[in-house]
Amino acid sequence: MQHSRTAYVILGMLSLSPGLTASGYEIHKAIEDNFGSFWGESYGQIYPTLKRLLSEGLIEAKKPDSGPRRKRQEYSLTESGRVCLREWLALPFQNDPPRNEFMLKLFFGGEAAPGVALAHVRELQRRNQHMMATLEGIEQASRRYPTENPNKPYWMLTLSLGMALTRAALEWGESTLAQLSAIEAAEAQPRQAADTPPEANPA
Amino acid sequence: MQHSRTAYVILGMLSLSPGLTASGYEIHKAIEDNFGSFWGESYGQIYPTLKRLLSEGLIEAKKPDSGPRRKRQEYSLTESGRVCLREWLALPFQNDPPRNEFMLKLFFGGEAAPGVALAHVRELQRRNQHMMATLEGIEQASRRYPTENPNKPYWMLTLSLGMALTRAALEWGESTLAQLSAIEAAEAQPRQAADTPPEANPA
DNA sequence: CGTGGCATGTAAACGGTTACATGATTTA
DNA sequence: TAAATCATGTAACCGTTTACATGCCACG
Repeated sequence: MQHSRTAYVILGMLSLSPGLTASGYEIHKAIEDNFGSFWGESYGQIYPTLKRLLSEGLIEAKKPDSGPRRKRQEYSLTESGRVCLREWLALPFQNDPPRNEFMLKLFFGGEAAPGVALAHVRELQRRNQHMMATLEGIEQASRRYPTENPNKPYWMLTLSLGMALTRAALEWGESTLAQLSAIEAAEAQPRQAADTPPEANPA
Repeated sequence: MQHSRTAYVILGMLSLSPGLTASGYEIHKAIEDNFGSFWGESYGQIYPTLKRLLSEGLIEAKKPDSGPRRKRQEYSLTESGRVCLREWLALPFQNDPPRNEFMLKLFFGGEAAPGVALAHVRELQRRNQHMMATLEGIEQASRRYPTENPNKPYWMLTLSLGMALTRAALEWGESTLAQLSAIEAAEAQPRQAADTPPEANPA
């Protein structure tokens, strides 16, 4: 691949509205705020990539229009940058290599100390509730400020996929918490009758 | 972190049944077959990691028990390997950095040529249908060969999370295909009445 | 005036994939 | 015996994170 995917996220960010300019810092923040559920970039990627895109003419640097004081360098998309973005968009998407550490630790839960898997599921619920709240915040913000942007339907579809996946995970977590409590209670007292209250667990 | 996560997947694989031994090749295959929906490892990671784990005494090499002919080197878990695995399992799980290229391309769908986003969603459906079939295969295999393994409840929970997420994505895809067809049809003929049949689309 | 956040950047390290090389074993 | 697949390994490369360095600006 000619460009890393970091390059395309940047081009994409700058394509979102007609004359948009943004600095590296702003791009980083925008990615975190808007793509947080499905993408991430570090400064260590963004700044070098901006330079490269600039040298290739896919973005251009905004000249300081007034006053001698310029702190942040802003960039905007060029026509060839837009073409490059479009070409990439039409290519088949890569499946990200699967690496879900939660699922891995859950799978090996039987090897862990009692209560470990249960604690992981509770933590997953906590993180997913947080994620859901973030996504709902984005949804409500987009309702309050109805944009004319023709891309908006795509933003909403992406958001709804994020919500659907998070919701499914939360539902799974709910039913799993019940099951796991039973499993781990049974593990803790394998030879006794199951009449001992769970809070009397010696572990 | 002392060890890469590759090390822990290997330790975990070797912990799955009491006297289990496996070669690098078998470990790779087992990860692909069983963890394919949430984890992946390449040979380039597995073989060097096996050597390292061996040198640290976390696994041990099986000695050729009969005949001069030995093709594949098999390893098994040592007691200190098991301890190391347990320690890692009890640590909080990392959130994998989010990198979902499908969602990225969908988000920027308004910038792409007509039909591109729709094609991506169709492709996503295809991949998820395939994923679902694989997961159902695992489920049925586990029904046909009911194991006594006490870890099985955790395997089933992991499987059910995979299925829940895949199912949610498939449902989203179904409703999205309908919506997207409408959106992209409207984009293609913005100034005309919507009475032109979609197959007459000049694009 | 000092502190904390804004903003930009870089070097090193890391985890991981890819491509390649090699030989052994099985199957046709 | 030829082809396919099993099996092991390594070197180079790549994208990314981390840690660090720096200076500016606003606010108390």
